[in-house]
Amino acid sequence: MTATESGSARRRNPRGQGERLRADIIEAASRLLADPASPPLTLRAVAREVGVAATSVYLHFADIQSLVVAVADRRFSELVQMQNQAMDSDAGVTAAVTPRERVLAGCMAYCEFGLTHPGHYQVMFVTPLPMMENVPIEQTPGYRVFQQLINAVAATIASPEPSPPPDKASEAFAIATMIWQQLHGIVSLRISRPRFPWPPLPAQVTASITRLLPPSP
Amino acid sequence: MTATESGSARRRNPRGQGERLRADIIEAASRLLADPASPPLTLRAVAREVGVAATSVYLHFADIQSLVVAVADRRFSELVQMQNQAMDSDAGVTAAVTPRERVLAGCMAYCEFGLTHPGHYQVMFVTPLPMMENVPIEQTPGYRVFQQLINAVAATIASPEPSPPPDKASEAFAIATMIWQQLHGIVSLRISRPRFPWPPLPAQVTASITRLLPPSP
DNA sequence: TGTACATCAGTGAACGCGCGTTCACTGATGTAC
DNA sequence: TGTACATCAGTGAACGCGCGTTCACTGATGTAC
Repeated sequence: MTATESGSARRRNPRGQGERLRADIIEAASRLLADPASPPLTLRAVAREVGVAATSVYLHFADIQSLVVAVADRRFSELVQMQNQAMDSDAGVTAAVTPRERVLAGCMAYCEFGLTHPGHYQVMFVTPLPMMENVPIEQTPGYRVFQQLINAVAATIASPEPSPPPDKASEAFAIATMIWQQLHGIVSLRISRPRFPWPPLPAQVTASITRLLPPSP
Repeated sequence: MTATESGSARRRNPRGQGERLRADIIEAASRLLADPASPPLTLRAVAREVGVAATSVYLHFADIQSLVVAVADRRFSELVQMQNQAMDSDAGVTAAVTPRERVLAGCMAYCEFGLTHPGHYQVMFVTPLPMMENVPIEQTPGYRVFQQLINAVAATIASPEPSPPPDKASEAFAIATMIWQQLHGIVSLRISRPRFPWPPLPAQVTASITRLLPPSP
């Protein structure tokens, strides 16, 4: 009943280390949310997974909503980091060199992340998060991912001298939006309709995103 | 408690008309599923909405799963019909004439359907439907929608004499897949992230689908 | 024409379960004097 | 050095609720004779 993945019952944290339960709760919730077909997360299920009394969750989270947001926040940081890593020339050996290659690398990273963590992807991009309703959308963790995409796309737009920057910015936004929609379609349909005969991922990402980017010079 | 949308309590159906409760249950479930943020459908909530005892649902449905499938089936027929109507030249006054225009009209119909019935769209394309697992995917109601798209896309592919039909079929499939992903991204992101500054729908559908179709001759 | 019976279209009480939430409590560890 | 007290990190029983599912029942309507 109180078995965690390590099989042992939980020990009370030493004095001053009470915050460690918080981290354990987030990890447990993260484990339970990993499966996209998992039943709705409940407070008692989380407590069971941690190996702790149900009431103990209240010591760190007012409700499950804020716990889910905490899980999503962690994963958003991870996604931003993975996207950066995939795009940054100085990070890897097989580095992307042209702006178009950088966009494609970022897109592949996005899809791979989503398909590796399907349950968390749903929480990040599908589940309504009412807590975020008061936050300006630009400060939303999901928008940071999108902003990276806009920047990468902007670099692929050839700007002849007469074209003023504002036009370039709005074109980058429009193209990035179409690309995000394509990526979300790729990831979420593969998650929810796994029996469809999907083509191999890299070929599909390359083919579709290439068509959405501005024509190469 | 037993109030339905008409405000009156339900009357028992006359003899031989027992099947009418079945239709009423499907409609009630449909109403409850219309909101994409609605809580998970329960048998008792459906019964309450119909104005009937909880046990009466069992007279027509073994479980909620099959009830949800019944709702989805109805909506799939509707979507297929609307798509046809939008694409068929002989159906409307402002008929699409070229193959590309027919594809675009079908895509717009798909998006409008999804955004008009966001809750049902989720049931059709996002929710896992374990009951469908034994059905070959080509006989799935969702595949009929996709098949229509393949056909419309095939008509846009210029086929010079040397190009054999099999190549054309696989190209149509590949392009239709990319288009479906784009449409699903457009619809599902607008549903789940309504605060994002989405561009107007028609412009977005036209811009993105045009890029994904084969270049016009 | 009357009446016993069968069928149909549901009902209503009851069950055990998991859930969120509350409340007072526990027991180890540090700290003041 | 001892001891009273405060704080920390949780616990455990209890509550009321909505849920799926079961079971025997009801009451109107048709049908056989």
